[in-house]
Amino acid sequence: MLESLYLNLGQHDALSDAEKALLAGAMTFERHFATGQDIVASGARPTYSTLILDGLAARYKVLENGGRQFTSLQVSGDFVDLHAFLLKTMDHGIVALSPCHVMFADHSRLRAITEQAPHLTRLLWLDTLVDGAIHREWIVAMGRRSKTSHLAHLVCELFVRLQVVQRTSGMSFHLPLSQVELADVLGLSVVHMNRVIGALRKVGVVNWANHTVTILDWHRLQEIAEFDPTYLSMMREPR
Amino acid sequence: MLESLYLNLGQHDALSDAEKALLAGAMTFERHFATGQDIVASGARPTYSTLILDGLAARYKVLENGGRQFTSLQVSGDFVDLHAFLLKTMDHGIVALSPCHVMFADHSRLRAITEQAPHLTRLLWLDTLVDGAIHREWIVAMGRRSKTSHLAHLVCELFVRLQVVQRTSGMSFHLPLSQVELADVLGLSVVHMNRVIGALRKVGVVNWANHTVTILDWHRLQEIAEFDPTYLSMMREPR
DNA sequence: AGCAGGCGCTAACAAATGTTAATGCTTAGC
DNA sequence: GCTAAGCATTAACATTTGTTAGCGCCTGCT
Repeated sequence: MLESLYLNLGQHDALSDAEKALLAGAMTFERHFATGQDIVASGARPTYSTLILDGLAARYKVLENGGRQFTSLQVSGDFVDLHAFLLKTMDHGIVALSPCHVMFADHSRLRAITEQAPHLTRLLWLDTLVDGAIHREWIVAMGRRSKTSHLAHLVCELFVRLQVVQRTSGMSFHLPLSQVELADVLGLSVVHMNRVIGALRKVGVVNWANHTVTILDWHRLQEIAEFDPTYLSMMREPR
Repeated sequence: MLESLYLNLGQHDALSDAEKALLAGAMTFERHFATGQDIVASGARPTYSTLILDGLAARYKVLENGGRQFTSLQVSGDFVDLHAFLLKTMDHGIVALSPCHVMFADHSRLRAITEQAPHLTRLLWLDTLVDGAIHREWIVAMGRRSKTSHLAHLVCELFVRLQVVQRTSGMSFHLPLSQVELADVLGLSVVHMNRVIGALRKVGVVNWANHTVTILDWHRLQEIAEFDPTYLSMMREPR
């Protein structure tokens, strides 16, 4: 049941059976969330962290003028709020962008891991560091890439991340995001978002229909995006 | 000598003398960097993490078209690359934006801390989590705030962070950033950066001259920025 | 003293992006 | 079967942001 988590953490360094058992032991109950439901509310002080077994979720903030900005996308195998284990107070909300099957890891048991399992602790820490690396890449994309390049970069990133947890099929993956939601990822108006998707389609590197993205020319897509997966730390090495 | 680090880490939770000693014990030699010098190069695999004792530095990435984007600003008391302890490979560079006095913490000794000092480990982890929280706030600012609001938010954030490590004087602080550099923070052209600074000045909430920012109306500045310091986790509580 | 370069600033114009509105398609609910 | 709502798409127009160029003020260098 925790396969996607093991794949996610295990991509960076070997994960022993004992460590897998510790992770499993930290889990409490599971739950389903419907599309659009809040998984964690902004301002909350959860006593557990939420792992996505299957589904797509996003962190977001809403401004006074009603504008919404997603700050990350979380896929199967991701903890959506592992940071809340130490940050304590959620400064943003987390919403399900597809039906989500999740499981909750108790903070007291995560704390026990930090007391007794240093290597596993480092791997969990690393998981949040990769989060940060992704944030930085998004900042670069928002600040200095063309919008087409930004979108291309997002497609590259999602494809690679989904591949790690075996949620791709060939060069395709399911991306259940409306253009409104996508606009809240890139920080654009819906109208312009539509233009940008059109532009990427026109180049012919992706096929994008029915919430399914198919990469037709990975090499050129990567080129447009200037995508370098280093920041995802997918090298398996001692940590 | 490590006062700023103690102030930084200690703002989130009590830091014992034993923990301070462990931190001090992790330090090796110190060094000075001149303005504009690279402190860490992109692609490097450092065996130590760099602490800023005094000065201002920034993480950045450069794109093929020459565009540069800063992804964070690091002040006194910040580790600029604590994440490299586990990420191993730097996916970005770090540059000194002012003369920087730094000290290096050996990764092997940081690792020893994770093996023997769980609470201190959590505080170091937390430090990188706050980094991530700041990244998220930047993403929101870049995507959904007006440029004036973005700049106002940056001023609020820097003021609060500098206050923690006692680098403010009254409502003023030193900000040795040229408009070119500031533009690379907000993701703007220099010309537009100049317009935005002008706009903020015109509102009369800040005085900005000679690399010194003075906040004239904190309340209104905070309003323009919609600044809510929750994300900085400045509450001292058990972690 | 004289010069080159970095910096802050402005103007004029070009390009990117947002806003408002409208169309047709699909789907959920009645 | 009908209707309302959400979604993708486009057009026309407004606003924001970028580009290129130039000016004046410094500072460091010779």
